[in-house]
Amino acid sequence: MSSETIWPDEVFSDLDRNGPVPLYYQVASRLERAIRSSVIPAGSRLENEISIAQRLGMSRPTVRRAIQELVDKGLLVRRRGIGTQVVQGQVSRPVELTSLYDDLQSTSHEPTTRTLLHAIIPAPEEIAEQLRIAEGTDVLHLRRVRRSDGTPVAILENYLPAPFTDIAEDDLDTRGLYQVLRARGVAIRVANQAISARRAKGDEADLLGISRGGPVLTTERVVFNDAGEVVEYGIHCYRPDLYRFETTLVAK
Amino acid sequence: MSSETIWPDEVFSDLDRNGPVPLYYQVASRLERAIRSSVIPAGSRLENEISIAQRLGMSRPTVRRAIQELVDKGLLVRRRGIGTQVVQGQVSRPVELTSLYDDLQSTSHEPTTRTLLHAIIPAPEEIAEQLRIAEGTDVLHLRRVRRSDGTPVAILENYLPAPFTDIAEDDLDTRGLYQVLRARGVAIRVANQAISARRAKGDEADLLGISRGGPVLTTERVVFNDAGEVVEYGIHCYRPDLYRFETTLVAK
DNA sequence: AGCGTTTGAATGACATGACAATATGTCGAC
DNA sequence: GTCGACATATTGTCATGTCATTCAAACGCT
Repeated sequence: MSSETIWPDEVFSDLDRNGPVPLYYQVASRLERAIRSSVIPAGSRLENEISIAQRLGMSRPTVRRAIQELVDKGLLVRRRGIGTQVVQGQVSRPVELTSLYDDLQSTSHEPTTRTLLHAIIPAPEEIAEQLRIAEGTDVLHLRRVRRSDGTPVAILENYLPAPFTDIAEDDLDTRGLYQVLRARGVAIRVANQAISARRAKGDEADLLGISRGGPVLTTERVVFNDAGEVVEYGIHCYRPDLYRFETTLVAK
Repeated sequence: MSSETIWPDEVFSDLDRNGPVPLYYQVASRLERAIRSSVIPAGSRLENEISIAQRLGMSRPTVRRAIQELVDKGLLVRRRGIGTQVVQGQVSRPVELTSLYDDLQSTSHEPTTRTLLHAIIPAPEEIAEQLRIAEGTDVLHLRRVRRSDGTPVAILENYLPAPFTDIAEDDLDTRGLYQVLRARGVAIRVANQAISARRAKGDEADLLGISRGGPVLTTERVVFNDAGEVVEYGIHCYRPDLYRFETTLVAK
C-alpha cells in the first residue's frame, strides 16, 4: 500500500528564494499550514525526502531541516526505513516564552490590566537570590491584575532589576510586560519556570473572584536575556477554572 | 576581550568514532556534562565552530548539530557575528514524556504504587472521545496511588484501549505504566497535556493526606504512539506542596 | 501454507565547500 | 572627540555527495 500524499502544488507555489526568509522555514511554514488545515490529512504519509527535494528544486538537507522543525513540534513522526507521517490528533501550542498578555491577545480575547502596586523597593533576600543581585539593591516591584474580557484571570507579581526599574506604569496598561521589554531592546531567550498550585491567600480570592481558600494555579519564572543576565522574576497565580497550560510533549 | 574558553582536552578525550552512538550526540553529551559540572563556567564563550571542528577532527555541521542540541535545551545561546555562550543560571530538566514513576526513580526516591481500581469497563462518552474510539468499547480503567518514600504524592487515573486492556495488576506494582508499555513494544512519541488545578474531591484528600477541599495540581494527558494511535488517556492529581512541574523555556 | 532470506526503500549520519548576514572593533575624516 | 565607513570574525543558510541503518515487503525454500 503506497498511501503517499501527493499534495497540491499550491502548497509550495509561492516560495521566495531571494527574500530574507530562509527556505527551510518557508517550507516548514507551508507544510504546517497544510497539515493544520487538513490539506494534508492526519495519518497520511509524506513523500520521501529525496523526491520532495527534487520536486521543489532544493537539496535534501533543506527539506530535512524543514521536516525536522515539524517533528520537533510534534506534527510529524519519522521512522527510519518507513517514511514520514502526519500524527493523528490536533497539536496544541506548547507553553511558550510569551507573556499572558500575548497569549490572550492571540486567542482573540481582549486583555486589560490594572496595576495594584508599582514601587521601587530594596530587594528582600529571596528576590535578590532569584535575580542574582545583592540583597537590598533597588528593584521594581509590580503587582497587577490581568482581565480577559473583563473577567479577572490572573494576579501577576513581578520583580525587575536595573536597568528596568524605570518602566512606567502607563506603559503596562496597554501592553504586556514582555512587549515593553522587547521594545527596549531586550532579547529574551530562556526562562526557568515552575508550575504548581496552592490555596488563594490574602486578597487573592477577592481579586480573582473566587471563594476564599480556593485553589489557584501558580507559576514562578526567572527570565534571562541574550547575555544570560536575569531580566525578571515573576510569581503569578491564575484562576484554574479559566486557565490551564496546554502543551505538546515530544519524545526524543 | 577574547574570553574564550579553552576547555580541558579530557572533555572530549574518549570519543568513539566506530561505535553506534552518533558523533554529534557524543559531543553534545560531553559538552553538557562539562557545562553542568562547571568545567566550562556559566557565561563563558565557546570557541568558534570551525576551530572546534578542526580540533576535534570532524566537520562543522557535526559540531553545529551538537551545539544546536544544547541550544534547544537552553544551555547555550548563539548570536550571529558574536559567538556561542553558556547561559547563566542552572537549567532544569524540561517536562518530559516520562511517567511519574520514572521521574521519582531518577531523582533517587523510592516510588511505590498501590492499585485502587483495575477494571475493564465500557468507555463512557468523554473517555471514548479522548481515546478516539467508539462509546461503549471496552477499556482498562486504572486508579492508583503513587507514593514517594512512603508519602502519597499523586493519584493516577488512566484509561487504556485495546490492545492494552490485558495489562496485569502485578506489572504495575513494580514498574511504571510507561515502562510496561515500552516493554510491550509501544513507541511513545507525542502527547497532548494540560496542566491546571482544582479542589480535591471525593476521597482524594484522604488518599493524599491533605485537608478536604484543599488544592490539587492536575494534569490531563493523551498519549500517542508512533503510528498516531491513542495509547492512553490519563487524569492525574498531585499534592501541590510536594510536586511541581519545572521546565526550561527556550525562545525560538 | 509457513518461515527464513534477500532486496529495496527510506531515513540517519557525516564530510566538504561556498556564500550570506550580522555584530564588533578599528581607523580615519571632520 | 565623535561619528561614520570599512574590515574582520562568527554564525546562518544551502548545495552535493557518500555511506550506514533499519524496516517492510517480496521472494524462495521447505
